[in-house]
Amino acid sequence: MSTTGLDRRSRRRQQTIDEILDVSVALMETEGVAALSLSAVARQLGMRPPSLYQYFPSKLAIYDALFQRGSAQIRDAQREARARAPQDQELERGMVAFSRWCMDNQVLTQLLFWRTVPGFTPSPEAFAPAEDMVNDLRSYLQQAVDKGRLHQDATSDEGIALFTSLTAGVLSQQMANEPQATYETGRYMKLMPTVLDMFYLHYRPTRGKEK
Amino acid sequence: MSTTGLDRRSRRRQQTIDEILDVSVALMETEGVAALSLSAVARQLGMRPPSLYQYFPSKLAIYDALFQRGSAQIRDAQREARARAPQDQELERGMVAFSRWCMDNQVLTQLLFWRTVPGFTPSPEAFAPAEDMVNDLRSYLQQAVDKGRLHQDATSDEGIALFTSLTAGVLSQQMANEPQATYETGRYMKLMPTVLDMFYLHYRPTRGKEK
DNA sequence: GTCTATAACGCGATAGAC
DNA sequence: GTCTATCGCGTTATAGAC
Repeated sequence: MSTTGLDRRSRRRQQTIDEILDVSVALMETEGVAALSLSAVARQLGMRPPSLYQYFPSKLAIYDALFQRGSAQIRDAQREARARAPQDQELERGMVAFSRWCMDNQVLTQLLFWRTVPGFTPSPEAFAPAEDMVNDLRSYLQQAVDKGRLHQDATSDEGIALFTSLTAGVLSQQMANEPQATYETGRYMKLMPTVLDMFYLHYRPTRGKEK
Repeated sequence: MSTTGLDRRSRRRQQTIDEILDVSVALMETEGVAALSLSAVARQLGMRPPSLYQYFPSKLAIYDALFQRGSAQIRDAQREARARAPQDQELERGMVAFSRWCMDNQVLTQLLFWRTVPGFTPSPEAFAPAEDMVNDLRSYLQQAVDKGRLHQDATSDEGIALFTSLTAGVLSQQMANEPQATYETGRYMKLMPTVLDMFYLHYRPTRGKEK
């Protein structure tokens, strides 16, 4: 039993796991997030439903794996966009990357931000990347504070809640009312830069006292 | 067969319909919106599942009736709050009434604003009150414009989209992250007045050009 | 050990006959 | 209003193939 044999086997196993997740997302796109059917997944893969249990202990475990995958992806999409961003545009570029990813991955977005699947709550491991996202946001807001572009209050819990509410609002309106649109064509998505401006205006550095 | 007999029968029928809807909401509260089970509804009412089909042709028809009920209720809640509001506070009071209703009726709110039930789309009749809501909003924004409290652009499609995005954002963050809270205690709900201020600031009448 | 299959249980939505 | 029946679901048990 060579080590390459073990590698090959576990590589093949990982490949199957990825296929299950991909097929699940595809089915949820057409049937609805809460309507995922393991039988349908198995059919697509040429398996019988019980075989799926070799890879996931339950249907909720598939949702959890998708949550983890999604939260890591959207965190990284923002990180990469910010890393490439010109000076002082990290917040905006991160927001654009966030929006674009959400529109391109609406099934995962529903899972991440709406939590409407009966009985499903993300495990701590699956949730960790989502916490990274908030911490990233806070540190970039702090940078803007340090440069005198935002009031200190912007990094408070209220500031974070306001920032995420503004983006979540545009996003949820877009997804509920025009789900077939893209980031570029969405009627609501056009408001993303607007609400960022509003945030900067609300937490402007020191033209009088805040609040 | 007297007419009062007919009345009594149809009144009894309407009563059963209302009971079915009430029980459905209660079950969705504990099990999840998409997990509504007709068998469970029937059990609660001391019926057999097929009997429900005397009142609703399908499970989706129950969702549709709930959508209609909900959209009419939330429209009326706002109308009553605005009718009681002091001069120039109609917008704010309507927004508060909206928020409070949503937190008190989260199941219906999910149905109305997230549309995550597989296969369900509201019928035109069920959707009509939701359209009233937007028209109401536009007319109160127009009043504020007429009084010089808002820029004319606030009543544009973009203005309406911005207003609804701001409120939907606070709401969706609250429901996703702290669903057990009330309007009074919610960490995000506290931002409702804030985002209204931001809207007024963004569409301030004429301190320089808009946008 | 690893993967897959078949059989079976209990539950659900729904159609039709009574 | 009911009972019966069909179908699909998630899941478990179990047994055979690689």
